[in-house]
Amino acid sequence: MNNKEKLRNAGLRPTKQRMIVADILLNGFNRHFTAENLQDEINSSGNSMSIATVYNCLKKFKNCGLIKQVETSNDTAIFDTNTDYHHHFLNEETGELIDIENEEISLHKLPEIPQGYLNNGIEVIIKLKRHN
Amino acid sequence: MNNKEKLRNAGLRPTKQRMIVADILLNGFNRHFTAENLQDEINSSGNSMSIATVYNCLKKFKNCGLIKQVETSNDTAIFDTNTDYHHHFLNEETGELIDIENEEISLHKLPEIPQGYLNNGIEVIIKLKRHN
DNA sequence: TTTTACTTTAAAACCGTTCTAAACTACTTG
DNA sequence: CAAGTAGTTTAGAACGGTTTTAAAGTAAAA
Repeated sequence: MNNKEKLRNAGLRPTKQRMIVADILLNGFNRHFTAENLQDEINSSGNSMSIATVYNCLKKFKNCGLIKQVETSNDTAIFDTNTDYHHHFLNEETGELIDIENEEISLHKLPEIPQGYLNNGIEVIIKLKRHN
Repeated sequence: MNNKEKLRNAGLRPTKQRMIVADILLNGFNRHFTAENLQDEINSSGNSMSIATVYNCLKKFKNCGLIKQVETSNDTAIFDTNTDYHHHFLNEETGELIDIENEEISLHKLPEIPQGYLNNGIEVIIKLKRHN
């Protein structure tokens, strides 16, 4: 499926800007990135895009599941093109994230989900410290 | 051990302001809170404190392990007086957190820690969605 | 007691993110 | 295809949480 179709299937108009972003993000290579990272990449590819549009686009992509936002108390939001169920190592000093494939962790016992709620995804974060 | 001793043991001068914060946070009842929550509580207890001091204090308390910061991509930082190894339910719509005791989850298989790093804590976040 | 290092503070600065409102563009309908 | 309309992009302003600044204050050391 090409990117235009991916956008349409997600209910998003394939505008010029969204296609530029899709071409960067939805190419099969996974990455972690910030809004600013993405804007830089757009700029260095000869295109340009308002930072507001970058944020709008990321929000839309996120809401329809094309990308994810990582649960981390970083000062800037980190997005992830890997939408599969998976986890992260977090280097707390640098903010760097490393993927952990789902198979590498097994959650054996899970708590009861509070009344009235559904489990909407589990994220495991293993914080790393430099070894001296 | 009283709060003055706790601060000294942590290498912090027990200033008037830190004692006010310690009296609120280190009383055996655990909670999640933001800097603003804490300032409100200080104000309504008849004291007052600059927001800069609240942040300074939280940073110091966090760095010496008296409190924790929760890993969540909320727009405001959430702190936790519960420094034991434990996990959270996260209501993504409201940002509300609910503790999960360590015993309620068991991580069966863990990934290999990358070369040169140490495991510095594991946090599991179970995202919740309202059930319709 | 004097000195020194650390702490607090109000206010300003900072910075990531969202809002505004006007121009623009994709899609729909006739 | 033309006209209408609903959605999108944009620069720039605004916002809000957090950090910095620099001066005044306080705790501990000498």
